Amino acid sequence: MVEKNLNSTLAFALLGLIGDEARSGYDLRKFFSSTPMTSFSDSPGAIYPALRRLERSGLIRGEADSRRGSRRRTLFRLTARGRAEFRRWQGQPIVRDDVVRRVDELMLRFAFMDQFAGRTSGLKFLKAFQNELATYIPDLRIYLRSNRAHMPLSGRLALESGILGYETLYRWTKVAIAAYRSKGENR
Amino acid sequence: MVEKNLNSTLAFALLGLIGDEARSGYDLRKFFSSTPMTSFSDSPGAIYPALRRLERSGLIRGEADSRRGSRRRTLFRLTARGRAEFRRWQGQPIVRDDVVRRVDELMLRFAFMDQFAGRTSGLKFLKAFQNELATYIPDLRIYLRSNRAHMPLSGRLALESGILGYETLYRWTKVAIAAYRSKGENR
DNA sequence: TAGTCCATGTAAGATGTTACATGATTCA
DNA sequence: TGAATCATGTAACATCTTACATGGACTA
Repeated sequence: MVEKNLNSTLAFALLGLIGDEARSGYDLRKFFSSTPMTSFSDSPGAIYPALRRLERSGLIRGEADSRRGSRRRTLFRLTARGRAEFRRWQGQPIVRDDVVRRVDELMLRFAFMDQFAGRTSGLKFLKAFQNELATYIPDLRIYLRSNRAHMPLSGRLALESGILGYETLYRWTKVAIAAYRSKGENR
Repeated sequence: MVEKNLNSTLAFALLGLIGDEARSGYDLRKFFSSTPMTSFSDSPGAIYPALRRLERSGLIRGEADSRRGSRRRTLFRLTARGRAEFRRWQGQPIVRDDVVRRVDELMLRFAFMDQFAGRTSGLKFLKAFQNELATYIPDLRIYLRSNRAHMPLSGRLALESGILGYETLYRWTKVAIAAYRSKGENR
């Protein structure tokens, strides 16, 4: 059995990146601070303990880097269990609560689709995502319609911004599904 | 001096809602679970301790509700210091890091603009927000352009989704600024 | 050789999650 | 009177933030 629940989004971001190629804690920090994956913290107090936990759970394994001179550094690689656990997380069903409170996590799951799962999984994910958006957006619209009269302007605008964001996501799923389909054809 | 840092977004969400009208912990939980402000947790283990901390800091004050029969419940109201602290938080400058990692918090700040600050503050906020978006979006586009070749399709699509989201926000600031302007004229 | 970057870590503190618990009140 | 809902709480646990610390290696 897999030891614990392994909640944290950061942990999965680390697993995904390590799955792409072997990386050290420092590499991961640099990645978070220098690419658009900046939404994750590059603080050592978050990353090094997280790597420890992943190693203790047997999802990654670290070994001293022997290349070059060189400075002491530990390169981490995914274990078979780590890869399986990542896939399990990626393949979970998409529920309303994911769309409402964890869009970032959904995007992270999708971002590593090609490396860990196949084109079919990617398509399945996008369709499920689109489906949840299609049931959530009307609920937001209904709430707006029945409350807009007694909402302050700023509150109403903030809500509208949220709705626009979800509608943009919805349109994105259509584009993404089309991209996956044409990718498949080109093979 | 204000005792502590008072980081948590949840704490400010509570302050904002209590500022609108006196509410109990249960009211707040219901609000989070039944409106689009669902991004906040409605769990008692988060809300009741947070209310305690706010009361201990002197930002809210609770008193037993005497209306009706009735069940014991504590109604919280903002204190003058609570209102001032909320305004301080709302009025902080908007920096790149807010746009990159704390859009939700920015939206929360804006959502309560009308109740806590004036139309001028709202406009100022929107312009600063727009400005930060205008400098961030090109950076994302540059990153995409120079990395798209060696990115997997899913990763590239995830990044594009992020960019689309920020572009939607940018267009929203224009709409919101226009709405504020016409609101001012109508007065 | 002095400063900067590489590379990893720890400690204190705050916050949030999950799960459990408790009683009172309303309603069927 | 039994079930559902109101209303508040606590305990254990994990995680993250902030700040500090260390030492080796490169470079000017």
